[in-house]
Amino acid sequence: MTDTRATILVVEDEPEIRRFLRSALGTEGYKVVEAGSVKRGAIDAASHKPDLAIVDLGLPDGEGIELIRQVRAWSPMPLIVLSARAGEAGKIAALDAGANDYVIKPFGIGELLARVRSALRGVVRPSGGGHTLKLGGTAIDLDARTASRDGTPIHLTPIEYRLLTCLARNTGMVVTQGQLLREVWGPAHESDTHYLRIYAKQLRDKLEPDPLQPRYLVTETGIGYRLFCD
Amino acid sequence: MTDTRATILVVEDEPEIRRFLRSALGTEGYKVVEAGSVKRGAIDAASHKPDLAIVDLGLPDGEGIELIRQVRAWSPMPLIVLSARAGEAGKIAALDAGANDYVIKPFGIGELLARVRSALRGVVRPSGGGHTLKLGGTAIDLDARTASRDGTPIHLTPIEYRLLTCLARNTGMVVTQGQLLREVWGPAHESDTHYLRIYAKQLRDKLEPDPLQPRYLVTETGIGYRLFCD
DNA sequence: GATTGGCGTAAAGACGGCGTAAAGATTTGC
DNA sequence: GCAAATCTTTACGCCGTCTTTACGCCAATC
Repeated sequence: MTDTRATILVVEDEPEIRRFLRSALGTEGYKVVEAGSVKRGAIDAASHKPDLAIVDLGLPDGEGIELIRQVRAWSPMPLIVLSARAGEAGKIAALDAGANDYVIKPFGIGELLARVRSALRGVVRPSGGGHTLKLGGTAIDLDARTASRDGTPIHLTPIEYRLLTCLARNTGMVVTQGQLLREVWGPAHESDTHYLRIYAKQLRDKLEPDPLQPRYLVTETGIGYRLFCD
Repeated sequence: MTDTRATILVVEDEPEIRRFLRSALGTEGYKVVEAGSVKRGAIDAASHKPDLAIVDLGLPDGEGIELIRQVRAWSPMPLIVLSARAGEAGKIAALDAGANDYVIKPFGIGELLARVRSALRGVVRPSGGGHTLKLGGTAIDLDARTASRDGTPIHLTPIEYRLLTCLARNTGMVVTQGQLLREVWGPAHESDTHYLRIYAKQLRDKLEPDPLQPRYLVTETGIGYRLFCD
C-alpha cells in the first residue's frame, strides 16, 4: 500500500497557490492533476480517479462544498478542504458533506503534506469489485454512476444518486433521517424530513419492481430508511 | 453509521475538558470510555476496542504521541489528536505517527463532532460479536436494528426498540421502572408505569416463544423488568 | 373473605409521520 | 435567451404508532 505514485487532484483557482501545491506535491513524488472550477473538478475526479483530492472552497463557479457532495456520491476517496474561512459553521458543513479534513489558509506546507500522507494511509486502491448493487431486476454501478433495469438504462438525478449511495454504504442497516439529510442536503436542512419522503418515492418509482410494495428501499418509521440488496 | 452507538475512547487528563467531551459525545448517542493517562489509554483501547479515539497530547505520564504509535501498531481505528500546541512540527509528528486528525485547543464542539462523524464515516464496525441477542428462536441485531424469528423478520416500533435496547444493555440484571421510563419516554413520564406494561406485552408478543409464560422478558414486581438471553 | 395495589389485556381515539400529487422556483443545457 | 430538467415548496389523505381509557386477574394485606 505504498503511495509512491498516488494521484492527487488539486481544485483551486488561484494560480499562485496552484503552482505552490503542484511543486510541493510533485517533489513528494505524487502525480498531480489540476482543475480550476467545480465543473472541471467533477469531470477530472471522474475521469482520472485520483487517490485523493484537495479542494478549495472559494471557486469561481460555485462552492467547493458542492463538488464534495458530487464526488462523495460515487467515491470514498479522501477529500481535503482548503479554505480561507475559519468559521465553525463552514467547517461543519464541509465535513458533513463528506470532506475528510479541513485546512485553513494560510497553511504550512509541511502540515498539509502530513495531512495528505495521513489521509492516503490505509486507503485501499480501487480493486474493482464491490461497487455494484443488485436489486431484483435493477443493477446499479456506483463507480460508473449508472443504473439499469432489465438491461434498459435508468436515469438518476444528482440528489437521487447521493441519497442512494448514502444508503448503499450501509446496506441492510438503518440510516437515520438526520444522517441522510446532513450528507445529502447539508446540516442546514437537517430537519427538512419531507425531502426524504419525496426522493424516497422517486427512487422507489425508478428502482423497485413494485413501487407500491417496497422490497429494497424500506422505511423505518420515525427513524430513517434502509436499503436491502440481493 | 453511521449511527448506531459507536464507542469513543477519550484520553484526556484535564477533568473539565473530559466532562465537556463526555457530555457532548453522550448526547450525540456515542458510548464514551475515558482514560486519564497514556498507560490507561493503551489498556482501554485494547480492551474496549473503541471505534474511534480522541487523544490529548499533553498527558501526565508521557506524550500522547507515544500512545498513538502503540495503538497504530495493532489497530487502524481513527485517532483524533487534541492539543494546545499549534506548532507545525508537532502536528506533522502526530499525523505521521498515525493520527488521522489534529485539533487545536480551544476547539468548537460543533467542529469536533463534525470531525468525529467524518472520521467515523466509512469505518466498518466489527459486526457479529456482542451486539446480537439470541432469545430462543428469535435473534436481535442491535447494530442493524433488525429482529427475526426463525428466519422471518419482525418489525419493531421505535419505542419498542428503545425499550428493548435499554433492557439489553443490562442483560440478566433488573432495570428499574424509573430508569426505563426516563430513558425511553423522558423524565417527564417517570411515573407513567402503565406504559411499561403495555409495551412489555407487545415485546413479549413479538419476541417470546410463548407470550403467556415469559421466559426472556421477566417482570420483577414492584421493581422493574429483566431481560435474559441464551 | 373482602380490599387494595400492581400487573396483564384489550380496544378506541388522537396524533404525527409517511406517501402522494402538483404547482412554483431554480438550475441546466442547447 | 429559451426550453427542459431538476429541485423546492405547498397541500392533503391515509395509516401506523402512541396515548388514553377501561376492565379482569392475581397476590398480599388486614
